[in-house]
Amino acid sequence: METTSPPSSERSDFIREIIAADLREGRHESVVTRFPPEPNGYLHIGHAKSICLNFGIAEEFGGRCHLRFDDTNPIKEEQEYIDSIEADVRWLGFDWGEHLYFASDYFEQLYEWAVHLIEAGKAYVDDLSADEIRQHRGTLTEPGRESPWRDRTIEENLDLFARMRAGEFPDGSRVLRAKIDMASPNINFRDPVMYRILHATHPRTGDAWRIYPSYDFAHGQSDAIEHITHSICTLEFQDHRPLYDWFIENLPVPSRPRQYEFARLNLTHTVLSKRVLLRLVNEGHVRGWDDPRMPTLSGLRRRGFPAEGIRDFAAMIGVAKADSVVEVEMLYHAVRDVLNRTALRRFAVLKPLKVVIENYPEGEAEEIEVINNPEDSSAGTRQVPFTRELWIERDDFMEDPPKKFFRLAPGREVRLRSAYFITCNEVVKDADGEIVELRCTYDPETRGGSAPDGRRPKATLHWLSIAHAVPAEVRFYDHLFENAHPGSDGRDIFDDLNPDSETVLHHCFVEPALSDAPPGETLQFERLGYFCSDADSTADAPVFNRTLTLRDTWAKLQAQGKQNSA
RNA sequence: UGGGGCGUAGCCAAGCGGUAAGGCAGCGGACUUUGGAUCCGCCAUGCGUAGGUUCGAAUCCUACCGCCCCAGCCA
Repeated sequence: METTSPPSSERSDFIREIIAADLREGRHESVVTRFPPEPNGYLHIGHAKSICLNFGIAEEFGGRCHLRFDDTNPIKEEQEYIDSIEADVRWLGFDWGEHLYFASDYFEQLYEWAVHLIEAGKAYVDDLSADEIRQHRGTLTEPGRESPWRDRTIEENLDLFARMRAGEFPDGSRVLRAKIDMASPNINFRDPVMYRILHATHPRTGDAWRIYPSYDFAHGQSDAIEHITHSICTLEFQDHRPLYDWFIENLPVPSRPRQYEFARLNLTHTVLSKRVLLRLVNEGHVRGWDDPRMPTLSGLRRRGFPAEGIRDFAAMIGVAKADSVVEVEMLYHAVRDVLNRTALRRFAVLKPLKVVIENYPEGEAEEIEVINNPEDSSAGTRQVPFTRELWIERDDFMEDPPKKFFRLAPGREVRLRSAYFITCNEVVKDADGEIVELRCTYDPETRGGSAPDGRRPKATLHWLSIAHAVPAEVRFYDHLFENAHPGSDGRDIFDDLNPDSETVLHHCFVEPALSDAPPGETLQFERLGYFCSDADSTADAPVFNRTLTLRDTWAKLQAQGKQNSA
């Protein structure tokens, strides 16, 4: 099968250029990157961009990429998140081999390095409260003031820091700070906090520690310990780079990593803020982290998005330093592109309308051979039962059709895909005038879907034998957020939630082969879209999620009101 | 009125002094047993603005404008 994935050899961006130059000019012999999630939530499509970047670079340059959890804040972190993150990175298609690490693995080393800084007179224990520290920090335009505890003796600092570790002091009573420059225009240099006291149980170290290092004091050193060559992070850390370098330069670390920053992903109709995603889950706006409307990897997976589509998307959007908002349509395109090539075609009727073929013998049934994927002949064919009474899609019939409606109408002949041509002779209605049944005739000469005389109907419909159809529930998904830029112009982000992001249809039908469709495989319901079996399916009640619709030019014409124009 | 970044089409993004890639979206058309897919064509005399340097500027210089990030004991 042909693959249309973007050629990675041609892909380049400013980070890959830097790495290529570093290798070419001998600054490094090989490249080592890392993906460093904090286990305080589930991974989302924005993380996928970073994962594809870091693991992709390692693959392309023959290096390696570590998975390292940045687990320095036990208050927010949980084992559940660690497990889900590992599963999601694997699902996306990447492998860290033996290189699974945790910042918490380095707590002892980090502690020693903190002592090293104290001994060098470059760190001190501060007794100021969080509030007082904030007041001393100054503002963006005014320098800060030095803490009265800034000039304690090394001995006193050493003693206090050891007692902080021993758990002698309550949370918030003291911190260890780097002694740098309270007047620096870079606020990160105004004596940043290195350690805080937290009497919290850590998912990995349990109650071994009562003090925990801050991000700034842990990240760069963790990179150095692992011999990371290129530490790639998002733009908001640019201001931290001088501090990252300061710790590296003032500590006896085993290697000299460099930090590079790129713009994080933003998507229209989507929110990628961990804080908001957590609220969506906790406040019940969705059913969980893996709700098919969520931009989490687990949500996208449940929705039926293949990992390959997400990887292709990441390659498509590129990597740069300008803030940007990518239109979700680009993601949809990447996903459809993969699904079109790979998804097996099946028949399903979402809004059924009964068709009786008057000249087809009662009680007879035949097997119709149907192609599984016209894009992939190796996918083969399957048999679908055909009988006198069929379901077709309600939307495929109009009693009084506009000019551009090509489907079934009174007196009109259409093709039933892979089966026969049928002509509608009569419309049967109930007492309310509702169409309940179509009386049609078929042309036995057209078996397989083509006529000996070469006539060709303008439309081809999907269909299901009523006697064989399997009832199913189908869930339709739309943007979780109505507005392209949720929360923009000062609106509350939650006011932008789309009340119709999920709609459920209960009386749908699918072909017999789908009665036990395995979850995890996305199918195409011909002419309708891509769907996948949901985890909520049971033996007698299959449930399908609509992954995406097919491109639908008829729907577009209707929306534009052009269906009647010549 | 500090510091750090960024401005190329509706969106993403190449471009690295030699005359504006590519993709998404959109629009036209061909083909079609999915109104799908595929194929073909169109879509920036212009690169935030104004000056300057140069034979030549999106690329270099100057000034200005706009947007983003930083005042957690979050990451």
